[in-house]
Amino acid sequence: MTTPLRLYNTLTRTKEIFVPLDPAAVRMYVCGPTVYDFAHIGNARPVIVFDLLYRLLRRRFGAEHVVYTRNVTDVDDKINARALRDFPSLPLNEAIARVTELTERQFREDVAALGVLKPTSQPRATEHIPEMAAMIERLVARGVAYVAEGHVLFSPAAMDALPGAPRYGSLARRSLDEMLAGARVDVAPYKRDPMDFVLWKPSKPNEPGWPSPCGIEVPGRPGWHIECSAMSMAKLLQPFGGGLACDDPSKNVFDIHGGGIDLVFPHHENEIAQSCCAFGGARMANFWMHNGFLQVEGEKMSKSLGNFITIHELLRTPTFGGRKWSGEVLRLAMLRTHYRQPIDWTVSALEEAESAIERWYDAIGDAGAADEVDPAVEAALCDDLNTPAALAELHRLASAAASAPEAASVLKASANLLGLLQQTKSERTVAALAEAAVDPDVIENLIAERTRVRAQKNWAESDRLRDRLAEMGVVLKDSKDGTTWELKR
RNA sequence: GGCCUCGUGGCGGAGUGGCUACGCAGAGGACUGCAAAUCCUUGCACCCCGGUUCGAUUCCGGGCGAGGCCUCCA
Repeated sequence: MTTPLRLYNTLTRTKEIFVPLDPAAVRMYVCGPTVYDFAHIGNARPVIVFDLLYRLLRRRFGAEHVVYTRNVTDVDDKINARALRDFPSLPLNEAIARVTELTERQFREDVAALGVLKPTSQPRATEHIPEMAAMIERLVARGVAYVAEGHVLFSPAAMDALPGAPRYGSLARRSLDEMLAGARVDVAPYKRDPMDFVLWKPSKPNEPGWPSPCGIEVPGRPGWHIECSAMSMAKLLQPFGGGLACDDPSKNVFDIHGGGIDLVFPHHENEIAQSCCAFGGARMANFWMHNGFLQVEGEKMSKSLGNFITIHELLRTPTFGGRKWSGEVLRLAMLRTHYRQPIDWTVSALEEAESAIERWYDAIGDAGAADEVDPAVEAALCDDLNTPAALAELHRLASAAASAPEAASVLKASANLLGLLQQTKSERTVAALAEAAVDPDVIENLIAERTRVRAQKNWAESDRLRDRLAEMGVVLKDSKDGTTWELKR
């Protein structure tokens, strides 16, 4: 039998064997970007990590049996601020539309370059306001939320009195008392309790606004947390017989919810509170998975430190390490570290990743992918996505490929499961030549000339030609069988 | 202050109660006009102190150190 898939569940803080609720529809939700600025490299981590999990789930349950939703948050204070800054002459709503459209398109381009598959659905928050309003109405009806000064607030204290609901704080493993003790939350006057959080708030006159729930007269907009509860319901519950209309709490659960570890509290805790209280369930998702934090050269990434790196600039501009990097190198650099560990984003890590990629392309040449992936690679990934162990296996396969040609095909198939080595060596070379705008005939002619003068033992001229090729980014490899070349940026 | 992670060789980074992780860098060798690339060989480790055990890097307790969250954040 195949290895069981084991995943670390933040709910239980243990690795558990993953059994889907419905093998014909394995459902995963991951918190996507808030579209107000270029995505940074830290944003790329969950995107890559859960893309890998998506690929693994598709392999194990069948591509058509996995439903993956990654949302886009397009209503948020930061977006409004950005719109005012970037498009001051436009009406605010138009400016906001410009910001979210541009940023979302950029995000999609960036992550596509990282070899990330398109999720099954990518809902935008603004497309699901009615579901949010309906959930909020329900929460008020059930006595865990209340209206105050045009706001609707959720009350964790009331939730704890609701039969069947999980205890608030069970994901983050902290009690209400503990949270109050160290509370630094600012206490708005309309809150009954400092821990209460916003489900809905009134919009300022020129801000985007939607008809408010609960009889509130003025237009408003949703709080951040309710967006994910509503979008996951719309995409992962309602189409499968769950959601607001369903009285069977067992239908109102999906399989996996993912995101960055910094979202555990309060975002995911609050999502659980909202969804479970609205639907009467004990769980929102069976598995909660969180990727570790990313640092840059040993320091927390922040705009003030000046080490804020966007995916876009890594791919397109020679800033980090003074050069551009391929999406595939970025992806491998991300997967070198287990997803739950902190990762330090460094130039030397990218250089190491690049040399591995090149060695592997040399190993696979133009071989096609084998039908089956290496069992050790799959076993490593099935052990809570142990990518470092999987990559060690790819290194072994690459060594084996020198003497056993079939290993090249297995290497390719195995790397493909990680979203790597999707091209052939030839395709990659052609692409590199096009990117560098170098004519291969010119290279071949120079090499032929060098071979000629070498035969005459004219080393000075030979070395001059080699240097000239090096300036074009062409690295020569002399061997008994002649000279071959490769393009290095 | 509260909660939660983590501490492995020069660096990155898995894992395990007793058996080589792996990669990069280093050293030696092969190959080469010289290099580069490649191949072969190879040195280097488990924060500190107790405890459990025949045996702990691995389990338990304490200490020290690093990071994250508690406020927008992947």
